[in-house]
Amino acid sequence: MPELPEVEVTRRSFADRIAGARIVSATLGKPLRWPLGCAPAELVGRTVLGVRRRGKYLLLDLDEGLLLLHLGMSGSLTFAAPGTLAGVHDHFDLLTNQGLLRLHDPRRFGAVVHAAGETDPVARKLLDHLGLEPLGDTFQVDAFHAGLKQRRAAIKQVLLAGDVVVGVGNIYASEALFLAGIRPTTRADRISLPRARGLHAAIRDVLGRAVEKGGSTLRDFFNAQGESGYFQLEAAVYGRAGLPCRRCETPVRLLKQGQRSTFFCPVCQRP
DNA sequence: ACATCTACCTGGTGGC
DNA sequence: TGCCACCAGGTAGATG
Repeated sequence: MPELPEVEVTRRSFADRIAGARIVSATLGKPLRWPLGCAPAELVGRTVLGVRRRGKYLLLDLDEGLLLLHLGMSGSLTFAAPGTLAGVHDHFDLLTNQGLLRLHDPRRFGAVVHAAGETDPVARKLLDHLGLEPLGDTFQVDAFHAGLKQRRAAIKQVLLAGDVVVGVGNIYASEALFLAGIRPTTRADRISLPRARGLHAAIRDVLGRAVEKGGSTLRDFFNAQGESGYFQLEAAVYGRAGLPCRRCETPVRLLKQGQRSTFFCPVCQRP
């Protein structure tokens, strides 16, 4: 479910509601990607100061330490009525005096990790290598272009890797490259400054619009208040193999890069 | 240092 | 209807 827009929409949908909340209890379901890293009882009595986002990680700042949440491929956060029984795919319940925050994640690629602080090795391991924030002020064309210059891999895979710019997942990578007119197989270090400028703008545009629309994916998405962003953003190429390009009518092509599907228009997107 | 592959897990879909 | 192969939005860690 989540690429950066979905994670950001999730953050906005529950940050205000959880801010200032005192943790009453924390309950784990089946194992997630990594262990919590502390006994759930140690969280009791902590106060949630606020929620930040770094890449696709949600950072719940506590009065002591922090929780790093990742939604993986199928995770979602909702407020459940206190007392509601956890379902088979509910794997983390954070009961507070301001509501019950519940992580639902069928595939369990998601994670909830406790760290003593941002310099805690467990947090650094997850956050240190992350690239520029695409919607933030640090995402400047020159820095982006310089990052691409260091990489010989295909631009699509460099975008997905998240160490040059974070948050561009499989769907938005195809979409941004279409908007920028760049073939996904183009070597990252062969992209000129003007084309990098176009890609920079395309990434901000496609991610920014998705956030404004409330997070949109080709399946379904609900924010923590249970509101859907279903199908509010039309895909230009993603999932459209064989269908006419919306710009030039040429059939959209599908290729595999690193076992992941990439969609592109062979006419509108040049190497 | 970099690029590529593997693994983690469940559910939905389409073919037979 | 059942069975099965294949697909799915992420990413750290192992391997080349």
